[in-house]
Amino acid sequence: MTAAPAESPAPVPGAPSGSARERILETAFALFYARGLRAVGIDTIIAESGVAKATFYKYFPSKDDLILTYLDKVDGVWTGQLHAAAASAGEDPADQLVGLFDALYSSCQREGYRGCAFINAAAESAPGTAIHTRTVAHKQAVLAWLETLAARAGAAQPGQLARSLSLLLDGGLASGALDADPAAAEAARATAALLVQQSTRRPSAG
Amino acid sequence: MTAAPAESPAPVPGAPSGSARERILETAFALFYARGLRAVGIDTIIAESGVAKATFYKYFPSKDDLILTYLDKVDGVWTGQLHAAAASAGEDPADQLVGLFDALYSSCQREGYRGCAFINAAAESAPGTAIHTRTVAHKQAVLAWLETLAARAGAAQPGQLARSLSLLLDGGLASGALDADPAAAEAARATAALLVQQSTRRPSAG
DNA sequence: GCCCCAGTAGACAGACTTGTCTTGTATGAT
DNA sequence: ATCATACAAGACAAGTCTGTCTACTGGGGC
Repeated sequence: MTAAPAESPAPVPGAPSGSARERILETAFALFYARGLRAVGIDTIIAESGVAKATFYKYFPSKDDLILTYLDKVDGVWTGQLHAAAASAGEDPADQLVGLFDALYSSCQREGYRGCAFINAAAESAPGTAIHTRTVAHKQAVLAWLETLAARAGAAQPGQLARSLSLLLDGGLASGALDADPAAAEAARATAALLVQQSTRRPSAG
Repeated sequence: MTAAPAESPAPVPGAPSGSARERILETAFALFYARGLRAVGIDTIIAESGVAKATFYKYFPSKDDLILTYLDKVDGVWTGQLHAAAASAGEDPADQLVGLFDALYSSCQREGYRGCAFINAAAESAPGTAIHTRTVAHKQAVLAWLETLAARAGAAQPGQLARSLSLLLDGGLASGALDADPAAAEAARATAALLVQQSTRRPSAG
């Protein structure tokens, strides 16, 4: 799952932006997310990033290599947003489990939002492929993170709670791409709050 | 969202199955779902269904027409499974709201499960396209159905409950394609039960 | 006998795909 | 001055894609 690219796509060919490799990756980041993996050809990426074909193939031996690097980048960005949203909810892990849904909300609000890059990538790749495997790894990483948070929040069944929150997150990510209604993200957060409260009745609370 | 095709894909070319149109649609149903919309070419569908190219284009003027018909068929199948699962949970709308998640469970269990055909189709189509619009319509239809069920179950906020259940359903559909773990579908059902119970405290219950 | 219809088989056009390879240019180190 | 590096520009191969078109075949109605 991810958000739309936060940086400018830098479509200006002559602009002295970063290295050729960086420009390629930025262009791929914007294009792959916006249009899909198969819909974007190498030639388009090359033209859009103002790079020679030989240069492209120097840094990325194949399109799949570029896609894998793209997924790594998306992972970094999205995980960062998730952690930041959780952190800004305070010290309490229970609050963090709810607060992380703010990342979902702001992602869905973003112009050009087109759902979770990983779910989308999985839809375009066959099971067993490196790309598909990469998406599975990402999902499991998020689930594991959710579970440690749930455990620290003192949930009775951290695995169970993490699973439910992950479902809510994925559902919000997926459906946010279809109806732009922010009500979905809000509902996800509200439901998460209910689940967390239900699972982690702390002694101080009634 | 949908399930894997329940019927045999009928890959035998010489077999005297139904009309040419039917054969094409059945082949497309299996292939599009298993491999994705863009990954399957017209030639593959033609070869697999043992049909001449002219015959194909007689029934489906373009590939997009076939895809749209495919989505209609998926809609019928999945909606049928959803309604059947709900109905077999009994008369009580509250029970039905939980029981419908059995359709999710059995879909995820099915060999060759590859997630929700509509989410996948949305990942492969640009917003505004007929295909993308079709997926949005499907999602809204499911949400509307959930809402009438929630209202009949006496939920305090039927829209809210329907939204949450839809999130859970989409999340289960999407993540079920990544990790084959049936725990996700079970967690979705359990969470749904909790939400329904929470939202529809009937006077007879404590 | 004759014609229409549904179908098969497959050549073909034109565009698009990934990936390789050649040629030329600019810059910075030695 | 020379040489390595990094890069642009683009021709090219070999394959894919969708969609059109021609040529042929078998069966039912008249």
